Amino acid sequence: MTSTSRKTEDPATAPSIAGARPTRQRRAVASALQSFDDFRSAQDIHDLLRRSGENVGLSTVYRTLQALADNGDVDMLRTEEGEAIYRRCSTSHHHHLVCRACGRTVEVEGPAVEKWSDSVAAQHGFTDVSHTLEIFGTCPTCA
Amino acid sequence: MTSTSRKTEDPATAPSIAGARPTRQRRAVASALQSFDDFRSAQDIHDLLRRSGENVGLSTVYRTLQALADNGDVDMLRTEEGEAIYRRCSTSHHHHLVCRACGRTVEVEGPAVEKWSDSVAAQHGFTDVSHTLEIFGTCPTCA
DNA sequence: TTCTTCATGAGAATCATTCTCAATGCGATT
DNA sequence: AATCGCATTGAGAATGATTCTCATGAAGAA
Ligand SMILES: [Zn+2]
Ligand SMILES: [Zn+2]
Ligand SMILES: [Zn+2]
Ligand SMILES: [Zn+2]
Repeated sequence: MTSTSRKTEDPATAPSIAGARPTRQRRAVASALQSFDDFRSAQDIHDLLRRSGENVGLSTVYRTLQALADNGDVDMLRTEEGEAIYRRCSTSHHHHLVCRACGRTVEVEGPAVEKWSDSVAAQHGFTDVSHTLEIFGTCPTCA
Repeated sequence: MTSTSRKTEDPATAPSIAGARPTRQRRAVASALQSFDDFRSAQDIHDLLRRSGENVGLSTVYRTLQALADNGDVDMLRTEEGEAIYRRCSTSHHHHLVCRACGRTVEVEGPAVEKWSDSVAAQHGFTDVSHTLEIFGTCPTCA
């Protein structure tokens, strides 16, 4: 390899925001996201960082999380109460099976659902279609 | 008909809250819900009532809407921003196809989706399963 | 009507999220 | 290294939806 600078994309590691500076704060948030498997709120993640010694402003946590979500690098959904919660995720389109008790989350795919959704929308003449779908239940451990 | 008092359930009209007093305010909210076809926020509905002459406190609008939603008499979902919005709906389980531009909403059913959801959850050992599913798009009129 | 209980609403309180904007950090360029 | 230009940060104020408080009013039973 020559001395030419390259984008060094870590294969399976924390995501970075396209066209943004990889600051200490953004790295810290991205890293924190790797440390849990359930959905957490911006404030939860802020606390997590605080406790782990990383000092990141709450505003920055909000901003970073939103940027990552817009970028498709984390999944964001809303609690019953309307609070935004985040979780790292695979990049392909998928949905979630979430435990109501402990928050444990499984990513699931359903090609049939995708097709159904598009077809139903088409039947009614809707275009530019998207959808949201989450499944909630009690996981084996919590049952 | 005798003079015996009965529960007069209007067949296809505004819903009432089970075990609650049918007050002027609750009737007004239930009635307002009959006057639109898209999803509206509590505050929108409060304004609607205000403008139509009915004077109902904002707290009461919130309380009534939540009670109706808990009762399954109206559907509640959340905007991208997390705001709760409400709409009268049929009593059977269904989902929504919503126009992003004008809010026009179509109720849709998908037995296959219901089965898929339950089966996926079961495969992962989840019990007591429920789900949320909404489809968004641009309606023919807005296209 | 009288009593008991539930419902109402004006305004304060909550609480997540956004905004403000001066201070700072990053990267590129001399 | 010194410097300029601009993105980023964060403390605290502001916002805005929703909830709470609690004194007052209405509904229903007897
Ligand atoms: Zn669980
Ligand atoms: Zn999907
Ligand atoms: Zn439309
Ligand atoms: Zn369903």
